[in-house]
Amino acid sequence: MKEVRVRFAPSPTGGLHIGGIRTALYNYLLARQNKGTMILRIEDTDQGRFVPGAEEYIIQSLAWVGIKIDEGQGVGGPYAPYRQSERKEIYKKYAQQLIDNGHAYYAFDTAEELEVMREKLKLAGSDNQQYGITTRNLMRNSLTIDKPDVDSLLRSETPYVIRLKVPENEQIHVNDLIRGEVIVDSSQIDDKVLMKSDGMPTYHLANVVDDYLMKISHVIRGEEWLPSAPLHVLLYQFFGWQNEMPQFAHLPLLLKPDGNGKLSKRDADKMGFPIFPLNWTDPKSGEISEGYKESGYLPEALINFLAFLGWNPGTTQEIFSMEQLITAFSIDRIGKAGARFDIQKAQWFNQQYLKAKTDEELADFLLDSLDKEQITCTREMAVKICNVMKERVTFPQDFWLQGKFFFHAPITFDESVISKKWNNDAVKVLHAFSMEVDKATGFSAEIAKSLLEQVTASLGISSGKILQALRVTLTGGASGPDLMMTMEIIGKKEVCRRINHALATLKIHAS
RNA sequence: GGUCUGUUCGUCUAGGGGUUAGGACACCAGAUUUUCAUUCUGGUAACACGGGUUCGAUUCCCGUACAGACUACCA
Repeated sequence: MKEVRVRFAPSPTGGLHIGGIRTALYNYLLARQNKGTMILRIEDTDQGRFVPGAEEYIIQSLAWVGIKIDEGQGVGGPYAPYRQSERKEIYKKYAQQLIDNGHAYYAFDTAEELEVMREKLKLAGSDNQQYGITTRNLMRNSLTIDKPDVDSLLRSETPYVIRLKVPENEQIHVNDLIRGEVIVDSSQIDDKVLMKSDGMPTYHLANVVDDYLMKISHVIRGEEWLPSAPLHVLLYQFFGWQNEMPQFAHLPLLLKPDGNGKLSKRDADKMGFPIFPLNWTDPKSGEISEGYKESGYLPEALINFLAFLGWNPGTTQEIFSMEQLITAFSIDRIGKAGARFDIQKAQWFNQQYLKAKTDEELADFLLDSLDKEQITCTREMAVKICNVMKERVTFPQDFWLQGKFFFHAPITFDESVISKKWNNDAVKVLHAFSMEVDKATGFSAEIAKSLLEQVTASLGISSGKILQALRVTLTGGASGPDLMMTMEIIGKKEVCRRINHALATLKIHAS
């Protein structure tokens, strides 16, 4: 089998969509599994849509999720340059080759003329308003204009494009690794523009030429490319490269969580989940989109989640590291149908990966959050907090968000707990408990527990009845990690202070 | 409209001519827990429809419906 060389070829038109990450991932998995090469090529042939910063963003995003580029933009390689805008001359040469052997032609039609042609066809009730077999003879191109006139038009710098001359009555077979054989009649393919009037190639030409020159073995891309795959096959034939043609695999699409259609940034915004891997600021509008990273997703969790959207190992194993994915991956097990995007599953993966980390590792997250809040905390305490909280967090920032009470006395108290549990018994117990804690020589979860038992026993009140009240005085909330450990972490003095403060300010609601 | 692609629990999916159609997420219930969470146990829930082929079809074939993609001098 020939060397596996795959490419991820995004267009730098904005933030890198999460679906793009999945495409990159499948390419990467195939490359690694076969000791092949992962190539990053930037498809920036549309100068009108170029967005500054997008290319760097793509590179950083791939790096963050752990997809390493072996060759291409940012790392270099034997087939440089890897930015298509810098390969203009190459495409020009190949386009000329197509012209020379009659597979392409010059077209001088203006945008208005094209519009008129389409309108006419529409009015005539035609299904097919393409610039192609049936219409090319009616248009202004080198097929209808005499050669001397064409030459003078070219010399006079009249804007022109180069179009592919699609053959008549041909069945074009595309062999897709995921979908099998797809057959399309050439009448369905239009005379696609290969070279634009600004001298840049279109995707179709650039993609085929580059894949050939870069010796790409597999083209793994989204299903939205399936309709133009026959056109690409045609190009390989016209260039005489059919033996070097890569294998195609058109991936099922990532769909909106509700309803139908391709997952878009709009849906993500609406449902409140990220669409981009990292924070992305639109340079035009200044709009900031929060990324997966900044939202608290771990790259390994995101990758695991994405890998399972459209592929599965055929076993019941759910958790896969990148290494395991590389081993288990196979194109045969990629599904055909689009996959709805379910952020809940992503959260579950995140939780799994977070829980698998050591307290030490988790402490880094907490310390990080605290740093931003300008709160100092010893590493030892951070480790302890993470230990008691790790079973209840989904995101790294939850340690801080759900554990603020470790650092600040509560400002408000949960109303429902107060109204239900803040009664005479609770006040009695808490008052006595606070005094006992104050008197105690040492303090720990153990000590707190036995002191509380003593107090409740001597007052004849069951501890279950007042624990909620105790929690609310300490944390302000109705739920949280183990109360005794919480007290140990908060410390003796602060425990007394918070209880006494609550005792002094809260009115008895219940009896 | 045309072309292409697709359709198994709410979601991701396994499976495949004869199965109690399996797993995971989510949801619900029970157990554990000082609360919540975790964990454990259990539960609800699916082969789009209609024809064929066949002893038998969810599985194969053909239609229909529905959905999506594409239909640019965008990728």
